[in-house]
Amino acid sequence: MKGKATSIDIAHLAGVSQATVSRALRGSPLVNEETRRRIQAAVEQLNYKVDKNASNLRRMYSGTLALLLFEDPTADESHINPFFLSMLGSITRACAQQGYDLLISFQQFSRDWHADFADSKKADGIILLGYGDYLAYRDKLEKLVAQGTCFVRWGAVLPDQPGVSIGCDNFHGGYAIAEHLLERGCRRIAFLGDASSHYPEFFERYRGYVDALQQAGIMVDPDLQENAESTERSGYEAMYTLITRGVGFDAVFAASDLIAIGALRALSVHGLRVPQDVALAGFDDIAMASFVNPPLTTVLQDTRQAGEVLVDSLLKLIRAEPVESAILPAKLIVRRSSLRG
Amino acid sequence: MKGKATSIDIAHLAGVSQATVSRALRGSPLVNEETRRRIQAAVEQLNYKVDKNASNLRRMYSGTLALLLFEDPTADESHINPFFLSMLGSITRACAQQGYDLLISFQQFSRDWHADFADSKKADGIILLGYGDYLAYRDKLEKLVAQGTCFVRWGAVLPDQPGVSIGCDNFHGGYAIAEHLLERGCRRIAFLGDASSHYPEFFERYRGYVDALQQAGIMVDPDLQENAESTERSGYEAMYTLITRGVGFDAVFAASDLIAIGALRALSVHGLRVPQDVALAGFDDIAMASFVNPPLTTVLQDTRQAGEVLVDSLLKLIRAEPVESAILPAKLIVRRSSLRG
DNA sequence: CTGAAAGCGCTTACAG
DNA sequence: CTGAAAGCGCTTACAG
Repeated sequence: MKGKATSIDIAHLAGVSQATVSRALRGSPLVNEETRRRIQAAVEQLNYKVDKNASNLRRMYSGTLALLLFEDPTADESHINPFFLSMLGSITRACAQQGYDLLISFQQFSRDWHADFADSKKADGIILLGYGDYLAYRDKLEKLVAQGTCFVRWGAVLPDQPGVSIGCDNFHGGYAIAEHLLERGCRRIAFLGDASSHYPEFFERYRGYVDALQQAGIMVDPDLQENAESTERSGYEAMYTLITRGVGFDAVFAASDLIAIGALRALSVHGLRVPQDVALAGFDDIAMASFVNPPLTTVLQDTRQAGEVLVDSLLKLIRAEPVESAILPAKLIVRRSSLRG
Repeated sequence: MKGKATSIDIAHLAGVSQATVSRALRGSPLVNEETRRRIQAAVEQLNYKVDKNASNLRRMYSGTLALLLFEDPTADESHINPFFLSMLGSITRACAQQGYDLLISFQQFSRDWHADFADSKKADGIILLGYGDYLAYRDKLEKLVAQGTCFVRWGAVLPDQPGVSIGCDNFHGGYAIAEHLLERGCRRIAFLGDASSHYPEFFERYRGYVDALQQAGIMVDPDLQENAESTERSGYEAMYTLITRGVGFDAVFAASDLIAIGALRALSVHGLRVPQDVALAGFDDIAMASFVNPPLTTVLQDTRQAGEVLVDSLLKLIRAEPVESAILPAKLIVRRSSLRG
């Protein structure tokens, strides 16, 4: 008995054919209870496990999903956006619940990643997660669709997108933040984050913000918007730029918590107090948001629900069931950073 | 051309045998350059990818590592310890760099997880990560060793442990914290965290702390130690217990940052200021540590290096090369939470 | 440098 | 309910 046991070893030991072993192990009803018991005993005795490679090859199925996490190559290699880390955790759990394994891969946004996993049969489907230039991204999505690869992506849900997207309600999240800041008496609300179709999630948040201002009869001042990607450093720099520009503002809506945390540092460096001098809000509700000082008002994206919906949708796709893109609710979380006065 | 292309399709298209296609794709030197080019062209034309299941079955190798992350079932399901999340990120990167895929699985600590992945040939080796009762854990490690499964674990490095362990220098980390607090004039230093052989990582930190106190000629007061597991809630409760116990203390060394953050909240609830009334330090240097108020003095565990060493060691094990357990350096990070006076 | 052939360990019609 | 047999898509001695 050298090397791992195979189903043939089990067959010998249990005194049946190898085919019967396979049937018993796959739970076929066509197996006598007594036979099944003998096989089970042999399996335990030899500590046998079905070889997944052989099984998958034969069944043309892998029982595995792949998660591709992209990052902009500019991002600091050693720190992953905590929001995605949290998504990763919930996706892992959701997969485990459904009996699927999860293969994880980090991808440079620029690389030619489309569907390595699915094409090489290592995964039955792919979950796409990450920020990056959507317009560059779109091509790859179309290629995936053309290849018939099963995939779902986390991101903005817009009309005419290739494939299935799941995202949170960025528009209403942005709206809720702006509305809240307006209610607190803010009138000059800056927006920190890219606001173009290259970054549709941020753009939706921006559109919500614009909409709330307009509802309140307030002019949107383009000088109050400053591009930033979702890192603390970029948030710091954007805030710094805005401060030195010398435009007046009484509130800052950062398109992500990481940006907000960077902005908080820049404000503090310049002697501006939050929330007394400037109200501040972020987006995502990462764990850190409640620990910074002051605790950060933000919008909760429910990563647990998101993970479940992503996995469920992907499994439906794999089973060729109909699947729609879906927008998940966003929830305003008010903390001290926005409570002026 | 229905379904995915196979190597036979490529062979037809390139006018060679299937065996030659396989050789060309595996980079065998035994293939004519011109032939290789023709095959490459066919591969691209049909968007062919080697079927990993077939390839792995034949080669008896998977090109995949598995990461098992356990958690105590008591831990809040929706939040994973950020330290492990960070490790996960760095392990993923290290795997990618070595050309391996990473399969991830969360495990209840209590379950019978030993080596499912390796036994079913889905992974060539396993990385074990997580907290939990070491004494319960040990049995399973021994089983793994007995089965000949390749694995490395993150944790305390002690004599006579089954298998290969990689861990940070918990003893000297704990020593450094205590020494630092003593230098700041603290004399009554509480320790928050389990201090028994059930949790050897915490225990090593505790031993470092005890050693530093003894070096300084200070009695170790058992009333100043309170058990806690690595969660914010547990830290809060332990701190609360200690405060209501009414023993005097001028510093708190929490066995992890999460515990420290919980303790910080409890101290604040009781009107004790950090660092003016009580100096506070944690362990791990999770991202949050620098964002709490005041920023937390702690010990940095270099997760990037840890991930690399774990993956390198595991790959060596798989290649049957000699591997030793290793202790990685810990580094004191002084921030405001410990700076009294 | 290339091809024909065996075989990795399963699963599943097919025949009984 | 069970067995004999084909075959999933590769890789790799073996022979040339």
